[in-house]
Amino acid sequence: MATLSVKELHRPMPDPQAAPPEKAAQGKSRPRPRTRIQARNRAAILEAALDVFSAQGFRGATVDQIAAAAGLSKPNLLYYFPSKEAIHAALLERLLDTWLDPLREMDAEGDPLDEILAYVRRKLEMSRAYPRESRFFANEIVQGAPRIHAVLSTDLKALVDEKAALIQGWTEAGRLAPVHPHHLIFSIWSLTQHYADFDVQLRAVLGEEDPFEAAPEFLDTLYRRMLGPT
Amino acid sequence: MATLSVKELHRPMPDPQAAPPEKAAQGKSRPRPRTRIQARNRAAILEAALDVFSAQGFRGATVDQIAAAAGLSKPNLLYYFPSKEAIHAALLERLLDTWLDPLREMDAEGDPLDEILAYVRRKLEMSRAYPRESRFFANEIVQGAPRIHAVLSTDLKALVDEKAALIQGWTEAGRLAPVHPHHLIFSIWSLTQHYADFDVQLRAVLGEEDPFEAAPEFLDTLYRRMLGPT
DNA sequence: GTCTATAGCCTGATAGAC
DNA sequence: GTCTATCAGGCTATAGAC
Repeated sequence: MATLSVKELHRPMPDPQAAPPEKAAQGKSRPRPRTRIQARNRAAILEAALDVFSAQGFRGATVDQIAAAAGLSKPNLLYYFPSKEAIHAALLERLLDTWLDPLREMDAEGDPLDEILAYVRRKLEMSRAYPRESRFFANEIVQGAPRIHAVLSTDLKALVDEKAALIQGWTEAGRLAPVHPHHLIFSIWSLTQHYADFDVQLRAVLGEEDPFEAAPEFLDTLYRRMLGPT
Repeated sequence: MATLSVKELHRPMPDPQAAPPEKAAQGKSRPRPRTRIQARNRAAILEAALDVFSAQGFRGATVDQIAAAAGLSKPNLLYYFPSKEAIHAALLERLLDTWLDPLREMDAEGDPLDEILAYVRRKLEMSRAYPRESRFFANEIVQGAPRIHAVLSTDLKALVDEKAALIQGWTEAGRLAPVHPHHLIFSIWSLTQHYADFDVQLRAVLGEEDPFEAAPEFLDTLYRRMLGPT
């Protein structure tokens, strides 16, 4: 396989709402673009906004930067989205589902250790392939999550509580070494997202070596030793 | 012991340069305040700047916010520091040494597992007592470390390489389970700083429970299982 | 040392021609 | 749908009185 370009490696995540364009106009709360040009420009704006928000944070980003990166004038961008807030909200909504999918896929029917190791692998792959998305959320949360706190304490909490109960059941059945289930999930977020969010620091320390080279085996070993049979 | 107030819990870290006020004027590259008022105002500015930079990032922070938090007018603040950049640089210089001290204290003469567990405890305690400092660095690095990249690839790299070699020696002597030494250090940064940087998310998910309640035992267990004798 | 006033630029958002 | 022109407010930094 040929080496992927940086552009391809950092492709945007698939848009879960992009699939059925015909049914778009029917009863959706969010209006969908009606023309090819609108669809292309909206996509270009969100792609550019991901670049800028992930690199600068909400406050640090400017509408001008996003417009320039999208190849549009500032007023033209504001024809598609009414405000900077609206761009951020649309991007957040588009990314959130995909961002939480790796955890949703954890399967109660699978082997406990395998399920957790697979979750770790999926999350690390997200950090490698979608580092901008990781930094988009990191910027928001480090600065107090003013725009997404409601989602965290409802949807995210519900999902994590469900999966923590699953893990708790596994440990009580003696199928995993005993562990605080919520903190186990936090540790997976932390360890995997660190490779995206602090990438520049890891590369500064490692020099030539790519942080993602040794990361999969390191994390696999860590969780095997922590959770597996002695 | 009486409950500490939030103010006391989030006290600023000790200033490593504050100790000998008499020798300040002699040949230092950075001029030190000469009067009590100057010392107090400079300290108040740096304290306020830590509040604002850690919550908003460099671009998101404004000189007005810092001045208001320090109880000064904006021009008066700019009498003490020539620019917003200068405030950030002074704060960075003041925090960096203390921030890296926990790693420096890792002792080649101690018991390997004890030394690593003690490092984890010190780092977690830093996240608990100095979350603003953690978020100050997190903001900077997530956004590409434009103002501290040089320090990372020189001073930080040298320190980490030294300690990684120490860990490598321990594993080769059979005193630790084999592990990639650099990634082990990265994992400690990641897991401990996560409790400061993503605090709002952890609290949103946990509800009433304080994230720092179960964290010490969780991390202790994790590293014992990962590195200790089977 | 500290203030008020303000210069001069940047930023989000709008008006209106085409 | 897209543009140029522009407004109103926010921003860093400075001038100059006291």
